[in-house]
Amino acid sequence: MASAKNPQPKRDTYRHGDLRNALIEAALELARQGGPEAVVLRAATRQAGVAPNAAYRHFADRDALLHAVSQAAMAQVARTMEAEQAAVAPSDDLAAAARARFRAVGTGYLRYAQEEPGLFRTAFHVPGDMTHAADDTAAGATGKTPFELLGEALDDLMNAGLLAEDRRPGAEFLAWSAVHGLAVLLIDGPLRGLHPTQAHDAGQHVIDMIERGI
Amino acid sequence: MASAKNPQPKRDTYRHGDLRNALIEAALELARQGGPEAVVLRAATRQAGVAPNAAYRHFADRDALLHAVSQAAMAQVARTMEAEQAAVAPSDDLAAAARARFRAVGTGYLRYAQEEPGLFRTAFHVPGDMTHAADDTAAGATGKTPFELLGEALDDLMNAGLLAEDRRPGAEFLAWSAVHGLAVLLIDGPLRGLHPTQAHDAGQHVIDMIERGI
DNA sequence: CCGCCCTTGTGTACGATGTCCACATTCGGA
DNA sequence: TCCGAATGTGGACATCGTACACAAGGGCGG
Repeated sequence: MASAKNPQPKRDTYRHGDLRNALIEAALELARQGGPEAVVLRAATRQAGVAPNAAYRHFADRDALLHAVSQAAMAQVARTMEAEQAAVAPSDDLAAAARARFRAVGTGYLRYAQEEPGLFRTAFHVPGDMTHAADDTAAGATGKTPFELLGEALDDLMNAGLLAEDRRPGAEFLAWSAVHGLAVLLIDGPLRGLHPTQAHDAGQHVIDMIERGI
Repeated sequence: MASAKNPQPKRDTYRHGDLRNALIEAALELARQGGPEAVVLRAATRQAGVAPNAAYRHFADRDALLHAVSQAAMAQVARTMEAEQAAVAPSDDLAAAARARFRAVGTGYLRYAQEEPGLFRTAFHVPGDMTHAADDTAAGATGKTPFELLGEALDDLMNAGLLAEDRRPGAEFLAWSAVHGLAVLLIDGPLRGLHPTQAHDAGQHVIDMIERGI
């Protein structure tokens, strides 16, 4: 098998066949270890065993590649959230279930931030624009973006009577603010290097605050 | 006077006299428009009317310069917070005063984020490490860092009976998470470009949530 | 007052990066 | 079969961070 750290040995065919994906894959790995600034065009082409300029047949420029990586990372965030939700023990209590699903959204988000800090930072790094968080390619397995997952969880919360209707509008921004802020603190803020257990506790505290204050 | 956009005309003296500060000043301006990635060594030296390598007599490398800029920006955050606190109408009601001062911390923080997004992003961009938020050079006029200002506001809140003692520990991270998260949303998240008035409202909503949920 | 030396700036150079342009190779359809 | 469009290659350029050797000049001991 082709090593993951050496430049792809070589290619017998002139055409690569799947260069675009290969570049995204390579860039994804660069981002995993090193964040967005580590996504370097020439490094990605090197890894794909291709000349630097070949990249321009598939991406307008470095930013276009970075954006593709960002979307892929965002989709991973969504999948982590979905996985966290899928792991909640089923319950007959509708309200309790809605609440658990809501908390899972935040917990999954924070889990991803800690497990893949480089990719997490890449997901939310869009120079100049980042509305794309709600974009097509940013969706997870269920086809929903992180934002949509959060919105649904809030809707459920409201329908379960755990969130007053007049508090629902804009609630995603309150919740997102708090959780994302903690993620930043944990990744490269003063809370960096916290023991995973403590980090998890901190996350639950923040989610507690949200539930109380939303 | 020397123009602010042209490279410093020239220098008659061989020595610059205050190069270190001149570089920080120039870099600060670069960061103001363009954020941390816009802080480019050669550009700063150009502006100071000096050869690129001269910078290395005052900074170990680009990161050292960036760090200095970051600290300066952090100090500006502190000053903005202090200004916001100074602007609260004096009151006999101790509790109300403590509450107003607490809110001013968040409001000032958010105000700076919106007024100087480039510098704000630079302040909280420390590649690899950012504990420095609590550092010496990051202090404002009163000699306190943003973190210290927040901590004091929380102490006051507790002393005024507005925050249960058992909730005090770690409360700065809850508040900081929420406010910083919103700042990010406002700067380059989905809330970017929000009308200043609406942005202010959003800020007040987040602070409301914090007060309720903390 | 003079000469020395440490500090501060200069010049040149190197490797790396993003990107442009002209050219080569190949695939797929007319 | 042949030809154009798609895909890769090669070479070149500007810019950046930074290393190394050298120059200028200010301050201190004599």
